[in-house]
Amino acid sequence: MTTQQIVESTPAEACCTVSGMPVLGAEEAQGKAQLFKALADPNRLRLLSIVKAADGGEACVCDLTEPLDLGQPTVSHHLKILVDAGLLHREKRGTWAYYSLVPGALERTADVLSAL
Amino acid sequence: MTTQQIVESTPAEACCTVSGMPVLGAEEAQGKAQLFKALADPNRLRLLSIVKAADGGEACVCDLTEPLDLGQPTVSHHLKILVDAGLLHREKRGTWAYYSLVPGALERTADVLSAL
DNA sequence: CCTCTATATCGACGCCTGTCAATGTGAGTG
DNA sequence: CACTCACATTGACAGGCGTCGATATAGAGG
Repeated sequence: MTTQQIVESTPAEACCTVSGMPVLGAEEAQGKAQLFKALADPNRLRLLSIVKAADGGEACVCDLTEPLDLGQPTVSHHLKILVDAGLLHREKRGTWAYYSLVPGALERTADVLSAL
Repeated sequence: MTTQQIVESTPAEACCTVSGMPVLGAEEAQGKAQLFKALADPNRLRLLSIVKAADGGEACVCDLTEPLDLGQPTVSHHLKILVDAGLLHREKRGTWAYYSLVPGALERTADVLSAL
């Protein structure tokens, strides 16, 4: 019953009287930055490129280790980051793990830039 | 240093495809990764957002320090990174420095993803 | 001239990240 | 069951990056 409406509190936020100014919020920026962080490494960009150009749209780790001239654990590390970012899909068949592009993931990421 | 615009340049091209593999080359990946590195920070994303939404499409440092809750040297540091990446334009008028979006820079960056 | 304001630069600190060597796991094979 | 192969995980190290305080520069004004 006590009117706890916070009608005009606006904590420390203080959108500084910018009526109709949809600037990026702190948490929103945090999430989007993490997405770009996944793309902010040359080896990860090359991984995406190789997977995209691979036959059938998928590639296993053994095919990705050589062209990058990196150790196998390092490649697995980068692949995990790309999977966690929602850019790659992992499917284990038998002994091998096949990685493929998540459909539309790159396009959606590109849209984030236009929607800034 | 190393202030070269990464967006829109496409230098040398090097015509890699060494063994008929149309994947991203190492140097090319390095440059594009540096572009995404400029976007891989929440505060820099918010800076771009604020500048884009600002009146007249430009804002000075004093307008950017408050909403980010960061020190002035830190904001200048981030702005320099965005300018070096070719995303922001800096124009000094009198005592103030006005930053504005480079036209088409975000769109060209988005195209890099589709062209992976 | 001097001072004040707005911005850039420098130096240092702590955290995050990319890399590798070593090891763990789990499926296939003899 | 023992062994091997493909991949993931761990621990450790070096380098990069974000942040701040202090300082430098440059323009406006008295």
